[in-house]
Amino acid sequence: MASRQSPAKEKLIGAAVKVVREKGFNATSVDDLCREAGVTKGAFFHHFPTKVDLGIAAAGAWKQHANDLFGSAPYMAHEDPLDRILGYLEFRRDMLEGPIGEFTCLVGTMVQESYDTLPALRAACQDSIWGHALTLVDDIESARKRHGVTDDWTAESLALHTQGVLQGAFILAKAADDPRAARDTADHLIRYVRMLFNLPATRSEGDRNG
Amino acid sequence: MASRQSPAKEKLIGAAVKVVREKGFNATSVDDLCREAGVTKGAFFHHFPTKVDLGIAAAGAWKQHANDLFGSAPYMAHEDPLDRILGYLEFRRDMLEGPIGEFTCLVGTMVQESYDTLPALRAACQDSIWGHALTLVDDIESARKRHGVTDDWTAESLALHTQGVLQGAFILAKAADDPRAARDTADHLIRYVRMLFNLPATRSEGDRNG
DNA sequence: ACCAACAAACCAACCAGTTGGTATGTTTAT
DNA sequence: ATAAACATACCAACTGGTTGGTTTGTTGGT
Repeated sequence: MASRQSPAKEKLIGAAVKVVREKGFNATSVDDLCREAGVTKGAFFHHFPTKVDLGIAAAGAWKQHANDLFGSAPYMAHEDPLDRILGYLEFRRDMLEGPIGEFTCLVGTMVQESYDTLPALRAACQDSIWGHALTLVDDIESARKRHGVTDDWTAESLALHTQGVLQGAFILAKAADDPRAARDTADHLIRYVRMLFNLPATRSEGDRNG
Repeated sequence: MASRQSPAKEKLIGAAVKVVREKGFNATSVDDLCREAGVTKGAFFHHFPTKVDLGIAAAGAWKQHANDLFGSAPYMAHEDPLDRILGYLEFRRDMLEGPIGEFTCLVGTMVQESYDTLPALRAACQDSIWGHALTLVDDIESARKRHGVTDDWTAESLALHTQGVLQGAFILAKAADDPRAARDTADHLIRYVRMLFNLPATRSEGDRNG
């Protein structure tokens, strides 16, 4: 049933994900996007009524991409939900290397530019961030039960906290033009989650291996 | 020695801080800034060679503003450095309310738009963030010693982590158009710091009052 | 008289979006 | 089977408005 999209539309969404992550939404012109995608302006406005609509479509594709990537990662095979959570966080930390434009978040970038001026794009960015964060909630809930954690924080707030810390890590990486501070921040997040579940702050040999 | 700046220059910096926080750097035009400041374009380019130079000046003013504000806050009077740190973090959490453009960070906004395209502005943003983060390092060091904490994290990395979490909190607030998730994230940060220093996760009555 | 601090009119480049069109299917009536 | 009718995907050229920045001129203090 999933009807195949036309190549120009797909190429434009791919171009938006790439260029907007590097330059930001406002600094990326429609001509930039067409050039990157190898299509004409006519094709652009045939598929998207406005530039904002492409941004919204890119946010949707980004959510899909994230949930595919992290939903099928190896650590998801762990039987203990806490191992899946820690595997996820360690994977995210390990991704923080190489060119900055390749590990940062499209929707985190776009929402800064849109929250006050482009409400539809802001809503699409929220949907993308929240949609990904919510995939963690069930595992956090299960881990709380299994490991007997009764402290007064909610699974949802911790799931959103992980996304917030990662968004902050991206900003530190961009500011320093270097991912080291971002990795340190991710390490603090991992240490925090381990402490919440009464694990030693750092893993010991063979313990909870990813 | 601090020579008084001309009114137009000060007004333009103030206008940049206000409007760029709401709309972002690229979406803010020179005309917007002149209108907000109540000056003409001639005055703008008399004081700043380019729009980017005003952004850089605004980042400098922001750093000054932050260090003045947090350096003179009441919690700084605490004798125990850990009380000063927790006072700072609770103050920052409590600031997360009201209109979003009034508690978010100018340089965190600007760096997203500049890191790949405007290196001088990116560097000014890093200087602002790092300059503020480093004001926390001495207290964290002292608190480690006084409370006998020997875990393998550095004061600098924790100071940057606090700034990263706050930057992430701003993004969550902008995405949701609501500061609640940001406050929850700040609460997780406070809980983390308390755990690092072996305090109960939440304060008990009269204990370490801010 | 001089110079910093402004003001106002102006400019070329660029912007998002429009126009009027072609090429290539896909449906439907006969 | 076939042709008219319609829909989709795309394109090159263009438009009106906006952009960052310039030019030329005025003002007021020293």
